[in-house]
Amino acid sequence: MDQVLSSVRNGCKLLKMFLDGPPEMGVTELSKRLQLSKGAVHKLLTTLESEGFIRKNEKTKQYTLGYTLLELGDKVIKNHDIVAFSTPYIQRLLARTQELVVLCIQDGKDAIYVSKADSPHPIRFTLETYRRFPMYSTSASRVLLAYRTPEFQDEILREEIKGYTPHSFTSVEEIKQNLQDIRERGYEFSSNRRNVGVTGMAAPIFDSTGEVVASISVIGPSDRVLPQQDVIRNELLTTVQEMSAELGYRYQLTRPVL
Amino acid sequence: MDQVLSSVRNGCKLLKMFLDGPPEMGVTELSKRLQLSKGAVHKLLTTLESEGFIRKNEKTKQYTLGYTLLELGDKVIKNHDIVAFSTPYIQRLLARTQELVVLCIQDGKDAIYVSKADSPHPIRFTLETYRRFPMYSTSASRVLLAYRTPEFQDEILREEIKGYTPHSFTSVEEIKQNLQDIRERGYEFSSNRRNVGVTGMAAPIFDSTGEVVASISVIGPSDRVLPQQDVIRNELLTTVQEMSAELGYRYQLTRPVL
DNA sequence: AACATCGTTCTCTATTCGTGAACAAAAATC
DNA sequence: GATTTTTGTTCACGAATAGAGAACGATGTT
Repeated sequence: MDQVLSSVRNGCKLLKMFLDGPPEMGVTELSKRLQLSKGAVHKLLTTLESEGFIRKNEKTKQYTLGYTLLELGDKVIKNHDIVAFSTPYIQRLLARTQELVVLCIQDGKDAIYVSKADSPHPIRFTLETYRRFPMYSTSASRVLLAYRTPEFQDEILREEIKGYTPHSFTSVEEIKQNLQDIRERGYEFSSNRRNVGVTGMAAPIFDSTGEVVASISVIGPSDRVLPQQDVIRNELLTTVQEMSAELGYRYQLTRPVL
Repeated sequence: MDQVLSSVRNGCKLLKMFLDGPPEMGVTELSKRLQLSKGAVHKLLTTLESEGFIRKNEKTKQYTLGYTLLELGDKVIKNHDIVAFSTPYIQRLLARTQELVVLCIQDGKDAIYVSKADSPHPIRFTLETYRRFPMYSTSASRVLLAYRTPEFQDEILREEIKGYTPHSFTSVEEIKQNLQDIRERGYEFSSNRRNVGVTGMAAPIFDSTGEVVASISVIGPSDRVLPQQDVIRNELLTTVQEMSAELGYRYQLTRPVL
C-alpha cells in the first residue's frame, strides 16, 4: 500500500524549497512553507546537515543547500551519456550558426536544458540550464512531446496552459495541431512565440530503438535568425541526423509514421 | 535524544552511493551496499523517484541519480556569493599566469574546489571540481587549514595520512610545521609534492572579520611554473589581497598573529 | 525447460516519526 | 537598557510507519 516514506519525502521537499525560495531560510520559515512542526523541520535539518545536504550558517542560524548536492548534481551530468556525446556536435553547431544552441531532454512530465553553447554575439538570447519547465512551453520541449504517445501528450496538455506572449498557444487543440506539424515537418520552427523578437528551431535526436532521446534547439534574435533561417535549418537537421545515425538510428527504415 | 531521522539518513546515504559506485544500480546491489532489506531500499527508491532525486531506467529496471539533483547542485553555486564574486579575479589571474587557477573552500572536515579556470596550454594540469578531498592533501586546502584553530587542525590530522608521492608529507609533525610556514609566509608553495612534475602556489582570502573564507591556487607543470614563479607569486598575492580588501579585510590592522 | 536472480509486494511489530508544548536564546521594539 | 516578540532547540508521548523477512512474479540464464 504505502510505498512512500513520509520523512524522506519531507526531506526532499525541504531541499526543493530552496529552488524557488530565498537562498537561506530558518526553521520557522521552512516549517510554515512545508506545513510541518518546527520540531520535525529541525530534525530534518540536522539529519540533512550531518549528511552534507544542508549547510548551517552558525552566525545567522540560517540554513542553506549543502555542498554534497554539488557533487551529486555534477555526477548526474557526468553519468549522462547524451551530454558528453552531444558536446562536440553542439560546439560545431554554435560555430556554424553563431546562435545559442541547447540540448533538451525529458524528465517525467517536465523538460530540462542540460547542455548549451552561448552565442558569441554581444546581443544574444540566453536561458538557464538545469531548471525544469513544462513540455508544451518551448520549441525544443515540444519536439520531445511530439514523439510521445497521444496518451502522454493528453496527460501533459491537461495541465493549465499559460500564454506567454500574444503569439503563444492558448488552446490544447492548437498545440496538438502544432505537434502534428512537428512530426510531419521533422522539426519545429517558432518565431516570436514565447518571447517577442526571438526565433528558434528545434529537431529531435533518435536512438537505435527509434525513441527520441533528446532535442537540439538553435535560438536567437529574430532579426539575425530569420535572414539566415535556411542555413540554420540545414545545419540543425544535418547535426541531429548525424547524431541519430551515430546512435544507431536508421532514417530510411524506421521513419516514424505517427 | 534522537536528533536524526533514520530513513532520511538512509535516503541520503543511498544517493551518495552513486558518487563512488557505478552510475546505475539495482535494488539488490543497493541493499547489499547499504545493509538494508530489499523492501526498505525499494521504498526509498520509489520515494526518491517521485521527488525527482532518483531516475529509473524502465528497460533495465536500474536506478540512477535524478535531474532534481542537477537543479539543486546548480542552486548551490548560484547561491554562493564567493563563487560569483571570485569569477572575474580568477579569469584575470588565468590571463596573467596562463596556468590553472582554482578556488578552494572548506566544508566541514573536507575541502572542495568550487570554481576554476583552465590553462590554455595544450599540456596543462587539470583537476576535478565539486568533489571533496581531505584538507591536508593539497596546497589550496592546506592554506585553509593553516588558519583554523589548533584544535580543528588536530582533529583533521588525527585521520590517517596517505602519502601520494615521495615528496608528500608522511608525518603529522611535518604537516603542522608546514601549516606554520604557510601562516608566516602568507602563502603556500608546493613543488612535486602530490603530483610529480607539478608545482602550485596557494594563498588565502580573508573577509571583514579576519576569517579565511576561501583560497586560490595556481597550478601547472613545474617546467613552466618554476621559471616564472616570481611573476605568478606576485600576481596571486595581489589578487587575494585585492579580493580580501573588497570583502572588508584590513591587512594592516588585523594581520593574524597565530 | 529448469533454474537462478532480480524487482516488487505483503504482513507484522518494534520503532520512530511528527506534534505540541515548553524552554532558551536572540532580535526587535519601545 | 529593559521588555516584548520571535526564533532555534529540546522534550515527551501517542499514533503512524519504517524496516525485516518471506513470498510472489517477472526476467533472463544456463
